[in-house]
Amino acid sequence: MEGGYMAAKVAKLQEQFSEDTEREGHEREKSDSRIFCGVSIFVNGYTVPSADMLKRIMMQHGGIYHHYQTEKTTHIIASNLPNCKMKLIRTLKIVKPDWIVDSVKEGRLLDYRQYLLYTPRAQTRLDFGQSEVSTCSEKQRKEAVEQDNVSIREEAGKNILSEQGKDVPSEEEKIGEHVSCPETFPMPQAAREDGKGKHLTARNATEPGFLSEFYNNSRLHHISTMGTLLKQYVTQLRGKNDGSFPGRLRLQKLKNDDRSQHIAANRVIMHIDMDCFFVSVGLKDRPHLRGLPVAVTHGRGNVTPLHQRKGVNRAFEANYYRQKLQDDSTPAELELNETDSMSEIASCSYEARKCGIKNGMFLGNALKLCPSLQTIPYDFEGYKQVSYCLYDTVAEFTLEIEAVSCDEMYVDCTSVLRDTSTSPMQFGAYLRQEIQISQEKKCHLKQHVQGAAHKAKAQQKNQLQQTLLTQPTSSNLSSNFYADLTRAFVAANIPWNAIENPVLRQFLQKYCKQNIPSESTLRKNCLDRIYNETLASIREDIGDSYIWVSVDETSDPMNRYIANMVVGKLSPDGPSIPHLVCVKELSKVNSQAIAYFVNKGLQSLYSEQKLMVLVCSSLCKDKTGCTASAGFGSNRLQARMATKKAKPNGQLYLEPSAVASYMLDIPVQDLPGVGRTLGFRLRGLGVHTCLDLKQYSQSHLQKEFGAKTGSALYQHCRGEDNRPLNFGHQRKSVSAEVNYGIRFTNQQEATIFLRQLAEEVSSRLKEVKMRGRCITLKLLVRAKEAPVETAKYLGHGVCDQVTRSSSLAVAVSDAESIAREVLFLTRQLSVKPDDMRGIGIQVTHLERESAATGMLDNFLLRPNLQGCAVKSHVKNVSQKEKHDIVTSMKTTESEKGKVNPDQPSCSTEQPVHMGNIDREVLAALPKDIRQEVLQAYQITESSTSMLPVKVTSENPPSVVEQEDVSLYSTMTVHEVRMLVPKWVSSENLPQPCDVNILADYLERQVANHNLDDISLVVRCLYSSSSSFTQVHSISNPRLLETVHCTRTQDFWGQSTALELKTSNCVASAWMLLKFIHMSNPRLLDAADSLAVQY
DNA sequence: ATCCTCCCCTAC
DNA sequence: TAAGGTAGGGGAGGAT
Ligand SMILES: Nc1ccn([C@H]2C[C@H](O)[C@@H](COP(=O)(O)OP(=O)(O)OP(=O)(O)O)O2)c(=O)n1
Ligand SMILES: [Mg+2]
Ligand SMILES: [Mg+2]
Repeated sequence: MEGGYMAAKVAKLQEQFSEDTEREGHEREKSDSRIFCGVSIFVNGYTVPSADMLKRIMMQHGGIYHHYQTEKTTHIIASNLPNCKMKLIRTLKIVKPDWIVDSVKEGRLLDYRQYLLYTPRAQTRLDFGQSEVSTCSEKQRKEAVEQDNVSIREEAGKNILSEQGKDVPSEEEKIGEHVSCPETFPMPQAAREDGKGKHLTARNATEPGFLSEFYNNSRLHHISTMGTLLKQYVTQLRGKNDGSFPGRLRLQKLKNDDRSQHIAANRVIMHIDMDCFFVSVGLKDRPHLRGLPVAVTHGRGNVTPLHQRKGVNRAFEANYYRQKLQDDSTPAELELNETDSMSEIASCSYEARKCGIKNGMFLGNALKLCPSLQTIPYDFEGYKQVSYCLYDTVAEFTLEIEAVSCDEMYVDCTSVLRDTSTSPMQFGAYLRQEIQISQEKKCHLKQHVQGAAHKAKAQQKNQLQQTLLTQPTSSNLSSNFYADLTRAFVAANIPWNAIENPVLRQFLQKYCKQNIPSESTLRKNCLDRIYNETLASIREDIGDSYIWVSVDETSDPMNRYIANMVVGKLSPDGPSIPHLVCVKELSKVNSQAIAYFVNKGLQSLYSEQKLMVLVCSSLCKDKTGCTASAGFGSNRLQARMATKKAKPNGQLYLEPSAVASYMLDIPVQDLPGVGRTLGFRLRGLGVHTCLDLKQYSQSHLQKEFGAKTGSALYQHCRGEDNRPLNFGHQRKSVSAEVNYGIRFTNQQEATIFLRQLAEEVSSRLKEVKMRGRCITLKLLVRAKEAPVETAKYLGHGVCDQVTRSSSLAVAVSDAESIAREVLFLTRQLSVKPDDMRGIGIQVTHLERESAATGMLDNFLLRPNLQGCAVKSHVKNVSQKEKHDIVTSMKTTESEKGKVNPDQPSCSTEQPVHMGNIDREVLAALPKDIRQEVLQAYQITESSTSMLPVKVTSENPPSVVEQEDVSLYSTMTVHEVRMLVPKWVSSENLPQPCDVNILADYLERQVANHNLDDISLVVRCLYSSSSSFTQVHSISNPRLLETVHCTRTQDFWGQSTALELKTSNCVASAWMLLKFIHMSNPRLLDAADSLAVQY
C-alpha cells in the first residue's frame, strides 16, 4: 500500500530492519540461514524468549520482524493472549514462540500448526465468549449490548458493500473485523488453552505462569519497558541518521511566506508530553466517551468479590501512610470500605481531574470523588504505537532527544529553531499538530483513501462512485472509514443536501441510518458537543496558537486552494499562502469546507483524493488524535514547568525574563525531584512555595538535605538547572522485581520463584548484550506490626525492605549463576518465606558482552594453562559461539587452524604468539576487540614467563594429575592469584585436575601454617567465582561474620579464641576443601585433617 | 577524598 | 479482588 504516513513509517522501519538483516548477515560471514524466508512475525505481549530476542532470531534466519501488526504479517507470536485481544486479530496464525525456537534448533521451518496458541476449535469458541458475558456485572452487560450493536452495525455496513457486489470479505476477515469495544471482556486474562475456566488463572506467585501473566498485565512493567525501548530507539535513530530531517524541510517550506525571522535564543529546551496518555489512546476508538471523566484501570467499579478475604484491615494501611507523611489528602469520608476497588488508575482524563482524581489513585477513591467516572481497559499495544509515532515525528526534526518515558521527552531545539528560523511557539504548534495527526487512524484512513483513489485512476474517470463504495481488499478499515466519514458529517453539522452527488448522499445517509440506529441522536449530540468544545478551546488559544491546515503536497496548487478555502480566503487563484496560518474565525469554516470538498471531490477524481485527506485529518484533529503539550525554556527545569502549565493540549514558552517571577508561586512539590517525602520535610521547615524556599541559603539546604539535593533545591526554586540533556543513553543496571502476588508457604516455593526471576533477569541482560558483576537481591518483608492480610488483594502491604548484594570478579548473565547468587543471598537474609511480600533481582556493574570477552581468554590463554581444561571447555562451546568468535575475530581459514583449539588433540600447547594472528587482520578489527586481543596477548606473554609450561597428554586426568600437580609446586601466591580468576571464568565446572592443583597448593600452605596466603587465594577464588557459590560470602564483609559463626561453631568448637581473621581463613580454607571434596573424594582427608589441626 | 553497600526517594 | 515495575540519583556510614 503506497502513501500514508503510517504506512511510510512502517515501510521505513521494515526497510531499516531488512538492511539490518542484510548487514548482519554480512558481518556474520553470510549466515545464510533462510529458515524463516517469507515469514513475517509480530510479537504480541510478553513472550519467552522476548520480542527483542525473536527479532534478532528472525533477522538472523531470513525472516521479517514487524514492530506493529500489518497486512504483511504472516504470524503473530504470543505466549499469552487475552480474549479481548484475540478478537482484534484477524489471522488464525497465532503461534507460540517455541515455534521459532524449535525451528532454529531443527534448522528448518517447522509446521506452525503444531504450535498454535489456541486450537482452531477453541478459538472459534472464544470468539463467542458467552460465559464471560453472563458473569458480568450489570454495567458490563450494558457494554456487552453496546458491543452487540457495534457488531450489527459493522455487519450492516458490510451488507451495503456486499450489495455492490465487490470484494465481499471472507469469513476469516469478518471474524477479525475491527471491534472497538474490548470492554465486553473487561478483565485481562491468562491464556486459557482449553477454556476450562477461571481456576486456571495464575493467582499468586506460586502458580505456574504467574510471572508472565503478571507482566502482561502490569502497567508499570509496560511503561518501564517501553521507556527503555524508546531510549534504545533514540540511540538507534541517532546512529542511523544521515543528517536529513524531512520535518525541517516541511517547516521551512511553509515558512517561506512568513516574513518574521526569529532570532535564535541562546538555547531552547523543549519538554513534550502526551496529554493523559493512556486515556487519549483509549478514546481514539471511543469517541462517545470524549468530554466525560474517564480513567484507565483494571478495575471495573466497586464489585463485591466472590470470596471475601478474612483479616483485611484497610484502615491499618491507610493510617500507616497518613501518619508517616502527615498526609491528609484522604479524609475520613473517603476512607475505603471493604468492597471499594483498590485497583489503581493509571491515567485519567482532564474532566476527571476536575473532580480531584489523579493518576495513581485507587478506583474506589476516585469513584467517591466522581461517581460517573467511566473506566476503560488498558491497550498496551496502542500505547506503544502512539509512542513510536511521537518519537518518529519529533525525530523528523531533530535527534537531540532525551527520551524520558513512553509519552515524554526533552528536546534540544536550538538547532532546529536556528536552521528554520522558527520561534519556539511556531515550532511547538506545528510539531504538536503533526504528532496529533500522525497517529494510526488518520494514517490508515489516508492510506485507504489514497489506495482507493489510485485504483480509480487506474480505471476510468466516472468510476469514482464505485471506488468510493468499494471495499478495498487490502484494508480491513473500510467500514470504519465510512463510519468515521459519517461521523464527520454529523459532527460537522453538514446538512445532507450539501452533498450534491445523489449517489453518495444516499449512501452516506443510508449508512448513517443503519449504523447509528436508535442512539443516533444521542451520538450526534455527543459529537456536536465535542465539536463545539473543540472550537471553543481553539478560540481560547487564538493569539499564540496556530491551526495547521494539513494537506500533503504543499506546493500543489490544489492544496493551496484548499488551504485558502479552509481559512476563508476564497480566492482560489490568489497568491500562495503560508500553510501555517493563524486562524481567527473558525466557527463555520470546518463544516463549510468539508461540505465544499465533498462536493468538489465528487466532481473530479483529483480533488476526491484531496478531499478525503482533508476530511480525515480534520476528523482526526478534532476527534481522534492524541494531543501533546509542550513547554519551552532555556533549561530542562523551565521546559518542564512550562509543560505543566500548558497542559492539556497547549504550549508555553517560559521566556528567560519571565522565569524568576514565574517560579515564585510554584509549590515546591511541583519541582521535579520533590516528591512526598521531600515535600513533607520541606513543609516541616515551613516551606510551601519556591518563594519560601528561596529564603534559605545554599549551604543551609545542603546541610539539611545533603550536598546534591540541597544545591538542586537551591537552583530549582530560582528556575536554574545545570543538568545537561543526556542524548546518548547507556544502561547502568538491569533488574526484575515482583511485589505483587508474593505469597509463599515454604522456602521451596520461594526458591522456584527466585529461579524464574533469575531467568527473567538473565534474558533481559542477554537481550541488551550485557553482563553484570554485582548481583543484588531485594526482598519486601511484611512489617512486624502489619497484618498478614494486606489491604489490597495480593498487594505487598506495609513492608520493610532488605537488600543484599554480592560482587563477582567476573561479569555474568546466565540464569544459573544469577540464581545461585540470589539463592545464596536469600539464605543470608533469612526471611521467613511466608513474610515475603516482594522479590527483586538487580544486576549492576554492567559490561558489554562482546563475543570476544572470555572467549579470547579461552582461545589465547588456555593453551598455556591446562590442556584438559581447555578441552573440556571447548566441548562446552556451542557451534554458534564458535562461529561468533571465529567470525568476530575475522580469522582466515589458515589462522583458524592455529587459534581454534577444536582439534583432535590438545597438543598445541605452545603459547599463542603474535605471529599467529595476521597483523593486517588485527588492524582491521574494531578498536575494542583489537585492544582485547592485544591485552590478552600481553597477559599470555607475561604469564608464560611466570608459569611452568604445561604439556598435557590425552591420558585420563586421574592418571595424569599426580605429575601435573607437582609441576605447580613452585607457584607463588601471586601466580596463583593471577590464575584463579581466569580459570574460574573459563569454565562452568571445575576440572578435577585443576582442582587438584589448587588443593595441593592449599594443603601445602596449610601445612606451613601460611594462613595469610590461604586467605588471599581463597578470597581470590571466592570473589572470582560464580561457580563456587557457597563461598561468596567472603567478598562481603558482613558475611564474614556469618561464615565465622556458622562454620566455626559447628566445626571449630572452642577455636573462638583464635583471632577473627585467622578463623576466617581457616573456615574459608575448610569450605574450599569441603567443596573440592565434593568433586574429588580424595581430598576429604585433607579437609578433615585441617579441621583436626585447628 | 573516594569507594562500596544498603537503603530511600522519585518519576513515568 | 488485581496485576504495587524499573532505572537512576543520592545519602549515611563504614572501609580503603
Ligand atoms: N502513577 C502512574 C502515572 C503514570 N502512569 C502511566 C499512565 C499515563 O498515561 C502515562 C504517562 O504519565 P504522565 O505523567 O505523563 O500522565 P498522563 O499522560 O496520563 O497525564 P498528563 O496529561 O498529566 O501528562 O504513564 C501510570 O500508569 N501510573
Ligand atoms: Mg503525559
Ligand atoms: Mg509523561
